[in-house]
Amino acid sequence: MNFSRQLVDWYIVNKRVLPWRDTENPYFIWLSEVILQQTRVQQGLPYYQSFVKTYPTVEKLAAAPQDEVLKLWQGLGYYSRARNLQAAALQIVEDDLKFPDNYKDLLRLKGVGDYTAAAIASFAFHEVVPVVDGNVYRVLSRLYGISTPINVPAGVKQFKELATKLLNKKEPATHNQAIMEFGALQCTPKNPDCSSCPFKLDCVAFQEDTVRDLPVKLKKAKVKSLYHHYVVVQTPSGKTIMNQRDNSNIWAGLFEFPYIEANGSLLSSEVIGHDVFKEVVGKSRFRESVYNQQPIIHKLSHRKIHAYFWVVKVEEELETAVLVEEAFQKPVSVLIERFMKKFWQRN
DNA sequence: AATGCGGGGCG
DNA sequence: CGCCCAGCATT
Repeated sequence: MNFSRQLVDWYIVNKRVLPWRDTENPYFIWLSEVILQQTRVQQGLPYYQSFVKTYPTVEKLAAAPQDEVLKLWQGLGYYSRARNLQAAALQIVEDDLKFPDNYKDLLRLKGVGDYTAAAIASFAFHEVVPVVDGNVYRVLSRLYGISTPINVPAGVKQFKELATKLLNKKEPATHNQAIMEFGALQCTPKNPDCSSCPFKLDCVAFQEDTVRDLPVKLKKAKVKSLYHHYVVVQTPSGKTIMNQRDNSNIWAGLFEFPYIEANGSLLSSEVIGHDVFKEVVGKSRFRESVYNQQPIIHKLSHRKIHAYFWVVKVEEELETAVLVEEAFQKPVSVLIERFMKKFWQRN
């Protein structure tokens, strides 16, 4: 099948009228592409209009006060885009006002990555480079039934290679516009209109009924915050208390200081009043102080632990305490290891 | 390889 | 509520 030909045919009939499609001015195209990064057309449209109107040339943008640019960007989100936009405008103006006219040089601009460089290079300069944005991942993964995750390097590579192969070398600009528009209007994330799709006979996902499963995207495990208040005992003879974790969860079998699990920071009165603390210290007199006022942040793949270490000097020896030297022999987590080394000054 | 960075629309 | 949107920079 001649994919590109059919795609462009579809595009000619179905495309929306959008202002940045009526120009080959690289500056305008660049503006539109940056505005549309992770942003829907409908949301970006008014911002594009006001930027073009306020800064009709790259020199005007370069000369504008940063606050003014940010003000104009207000409400659009991802504000580093606005700062990078202006930084790049300055780059261009200082570079003798020669707007970069190819993919490789465009990539040097602040805020211009692989997608945006390819978009400007093809739309404004007809360079033969494929755009690979969220739409393209979706369209290609479905059409070819590719389940490689789109957000891992292997997937990025695979889809870019496929997009390169499919790209219409004579009309890269129209082809690139068309495939994105197709993803935005027809091959949508939810409820794509497969019944009227010109590719339904060739679409692997449609034939195999996996449209709703594609593209595959690795979801980052959402990180849960935990607050651990560790009780670090010091007996008169310099011993401390450590417990071994059970085998059913993280850090299984490793040793650690007894700790209170809380929903945030604690007052020392709350620590002292807690059952875990009472259990550890027993009836002995004590003086407590927090080692770190600010939590030590320890990140795991799916946990973010806010650790507070409470140092508790007790006046009596405790049954289960061990010498610090012995404590250092025990297997512990990196979090505990780092604290111990700092606190007891061992290497 | 992971994370932070926004605001809005949709099912 | 979770997902996604014409992604990029930084670590």
